[in-house]
Amino acid sequence: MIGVLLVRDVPAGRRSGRIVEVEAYLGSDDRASHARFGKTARNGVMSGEPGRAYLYLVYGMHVCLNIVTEPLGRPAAVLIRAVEILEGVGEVRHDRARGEIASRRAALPALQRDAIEARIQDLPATRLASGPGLVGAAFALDTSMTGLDLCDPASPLRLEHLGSSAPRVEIVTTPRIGVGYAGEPWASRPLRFVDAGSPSLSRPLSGDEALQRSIAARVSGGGTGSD
DNA sequence: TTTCCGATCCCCT
DNA sequence: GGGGATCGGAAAA
Repeated sequence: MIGVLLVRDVPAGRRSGRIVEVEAYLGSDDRASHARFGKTARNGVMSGEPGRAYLYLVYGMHVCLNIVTEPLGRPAAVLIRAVEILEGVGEVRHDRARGEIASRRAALPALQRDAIEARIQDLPATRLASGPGLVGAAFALDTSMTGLDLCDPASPLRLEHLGSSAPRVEIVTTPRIGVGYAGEPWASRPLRFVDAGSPSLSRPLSGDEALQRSIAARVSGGGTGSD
C-alpha cells in the first residue's frame, strides 16, 4: 500500500494523498491487534471482505483508518499511519483547524481561534497528515465509514494507483508504534512499513533504520548509494 | 531536544 | 472499572 493514493470525495471537492506509512495487524494471535478479543461489535468488519474500511476511535478523540487485508474469516488489517497530501491542501488545512477548535471543551476567544488557524496555515503541507489521528482529521473521517469498499472506484473513500507519476519508494520496516502493551514478540516485530524518503512520516527513522534504507537502495540498484 | 501530561469516550473484561 | 494502534503544548534538561 506504500505509494498508493488515498482519495476522498467531499461535497467541496476531491482530496488525496500518497500513503507513506502503514502498520500490519495480523490476526487473533497478534496481541497488539483489536482481533485479539475475538470477533466483537467493533472489530467485526476485520474478519469480513478484504478491501473494506475499518475505522475506530482511539483515546476518545482520534479516528484511525484501517484496510481489511485477508480473506473472509481471517481478521487482519493495515493501519494507515501517514499520508502526503497531494490534492486539496487548502481544504485539509481548513478541516484540521476547524476540528481542533471544535475539540476544545469551552468556546475559545477569537484570539485563540486565530492562533490555531495561523499555526495550521504555517504547517508545511508535508505535515498535514503525518500521523494516524491526523490522517483522520485531514480526510474528515468518522467511524460510520466503516465497511466502505476502498477498492470501488465509486466509493467516496477509496484507493487509486498513482501511475507513471509515482515516485520510486524505498520501503523500510520498523517495530510498530505504541503497542508496548502487547508484549514480545509482538511489540518488536517489524510490522511498520514506511517510504524511507518521505518527509511526512509520523516519526523519523532511527540511525539503524536509516542504514537499512541505504542497504535497500544499494540492493535495488538505484541511486548513488551516497545519500 | 526530550519528557510529561491532559483531553476524552467507548470498548472490553 | 481500566486503559488505549494519539496529539500538541508545557515543562524540564
